[in-house]
Amino acid sequence: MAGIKDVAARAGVSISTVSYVMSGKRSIGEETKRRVLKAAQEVGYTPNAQARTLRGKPTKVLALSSPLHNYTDYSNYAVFFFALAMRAKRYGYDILLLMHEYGDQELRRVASGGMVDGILLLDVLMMDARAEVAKTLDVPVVAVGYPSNSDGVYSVDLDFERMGREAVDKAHALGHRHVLIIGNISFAYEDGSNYLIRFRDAAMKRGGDCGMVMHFKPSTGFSAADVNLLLDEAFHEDPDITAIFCQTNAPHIANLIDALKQRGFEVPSDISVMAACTYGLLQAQCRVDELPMDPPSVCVRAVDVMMEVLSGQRNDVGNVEMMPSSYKAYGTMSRRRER
Amino acid sequence: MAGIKDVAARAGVSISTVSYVMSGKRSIGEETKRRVLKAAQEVGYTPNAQARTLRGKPTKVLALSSPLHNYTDYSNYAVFFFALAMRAKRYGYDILLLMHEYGDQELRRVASGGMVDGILLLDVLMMDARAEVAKTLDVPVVAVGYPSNSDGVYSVDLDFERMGREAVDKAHALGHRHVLIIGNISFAYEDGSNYLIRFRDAAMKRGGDCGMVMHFKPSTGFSAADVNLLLDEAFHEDPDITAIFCQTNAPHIANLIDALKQRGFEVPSDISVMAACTYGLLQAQCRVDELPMDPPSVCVRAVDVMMEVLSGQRNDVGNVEMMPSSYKAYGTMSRRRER
DNA sequence: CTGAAAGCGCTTACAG
DNA sequence: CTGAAAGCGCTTACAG
Repeated sequence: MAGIKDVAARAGVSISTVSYVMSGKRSIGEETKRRVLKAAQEVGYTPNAQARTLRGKPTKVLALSSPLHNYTDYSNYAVFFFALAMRAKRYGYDILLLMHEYGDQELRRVASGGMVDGILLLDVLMMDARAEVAKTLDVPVVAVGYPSNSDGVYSVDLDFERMGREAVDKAHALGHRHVLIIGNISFAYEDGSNYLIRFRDAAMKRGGDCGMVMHFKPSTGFSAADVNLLLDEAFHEDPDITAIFCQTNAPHIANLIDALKQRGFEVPSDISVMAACTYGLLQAQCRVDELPMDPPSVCVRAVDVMMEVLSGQRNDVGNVEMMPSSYKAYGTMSRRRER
Repeated sequence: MAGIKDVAARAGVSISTVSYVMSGKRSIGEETKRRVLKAAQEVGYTPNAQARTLRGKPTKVLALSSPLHNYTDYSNYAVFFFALAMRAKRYGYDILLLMHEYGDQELRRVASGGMVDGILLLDVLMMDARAEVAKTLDVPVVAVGYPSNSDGVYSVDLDFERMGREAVDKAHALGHRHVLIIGNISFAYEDGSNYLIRFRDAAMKRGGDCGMVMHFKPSTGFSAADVNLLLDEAFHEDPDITAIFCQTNAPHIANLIDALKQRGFEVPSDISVMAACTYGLLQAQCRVDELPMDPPSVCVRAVDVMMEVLSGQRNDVGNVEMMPSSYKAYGTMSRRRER
């Protein structure tokens, strides 16, 4: 690893001259500049990043805190992941991956250790330990998601509560009065997974307010057997369910529609089905009415917010930015028919 | 950000004493040690990582070079990704994400810049520019995959050529003489995607050696329409095809089986189908005979190799380590029947 | 058992 | 237009 001294020696100048040539912060004689550039080229000089940050320069690295739970859906996850990384790269930032279930030590380590300029949070919980630690760190933290304890971070998220109300209003307008919300894996709610809970709670509340009968059942799994058991229970409790919201994924929803068919229910003539908080359904050939997540836009915005903070353009920690979701209609929601 | 000086001042000792307390490289008086630890605790001291590496300590960061192509399948990809990261974490290493199509500048930047201790390569091409750069870097490079120009890197991969021969031998033993290999997206072969090509070429060669008629058709897409067009072509060229190897993914294979059925071919009675170089089929409810990739084991081994190199246990750059793949039978390959 | 000092590779006032 | 020197926050010989 050639250092600045090697370049200086080879070019016959001082190291400060080399530094200034590289940074362009000083006007340098044409001939000198040429010699330095040539020497740097020849020895393959790359400034040592550690030394630069030790002198107060930014690291140009962002930490990406993405806890992996045993119920984490990799494929879904990767989309957020790559979207953030690609956007960060646009600004010249690299991503330092932080995987850890419930990790907050990690945040302190990389932030206090001076390894990163900022931290991005993924897979945010309602009460997120990381958002708590954020307050004590000297680097900005942007959460892709909206924790209840959001005052130490910048939050960027879809408005899942609004989506919950929108879904219910839609069903209500179509005449549905008994609605089942099929949740994701139950652990996710127990852990406090932010978006699932916000959507569910808002939907349940709105349904109640409109005098509807709302049911919520988290999934035990996504197989046909799991779906069947869940439907057995649900219809036993309330045979009048005519609309189902599903917070899961493409294979599960396919199984759901199969299971309904086996019971003699066609979608949407007998039962209306809507996916919510989902992503990538269409790619998986699953055409269902949907209030989808929009990972790319949310991620892009999150990185942009980070850049605004890092560049000093803003300083309003605790700010929450909600993005809209747009309803995709594929004809699986329809007016309730008497059975 | 509290530094070592703050701790020293608070504890009333010199900074070297603080350093030695933290590292445990010197015996320190009980009372002194206690005071230092207490002070460190109180000010929330985390040693600055940059300063440490400037003094010759390892960064404890590995770069993960994972080019994203427009045909990259995120979900498949993420599995490698996470497997590598999880394993690295076990050894106390963080992962610095490097996304870049055809990036080799990036490798030089992070390696020469002193940001990482080693580099992991994903999505390796037959002639991989990164493997070329590796020779000029002062950090070890481990490729998850086997480039032709493998002499500058450590390679860990499944033995895709062996898999190609195995697939053909299997078909041959079952009486098949006309075989179609349905490839992944054609760009991948044009780019030189290592594993797809090694499998295909080995299979084509073995088939020829055994006097079989081999066909290869890369995919233009994975939709039902794409599959149908491909089959039109293939059966037009050779109506006697009785076995198909498929280097694609679950939705595509489902479409393939549908398309065969529409033509009046049942699997496996009329046509045998095998997936090869695939992953995650079972999770996607796609039960097809398979010579699968095994991302977790390959990734674990790749990180282990990196650790062996970093710890000085080995120094045999250019080494290639092949791992076996095991055939999964689900009954979609059967003895050829006259039609 | 502990401290003063050199030095890692840079950047940037300070001087000329 | 260019150089000598201080200093970022550590680690570790060198001294006592």
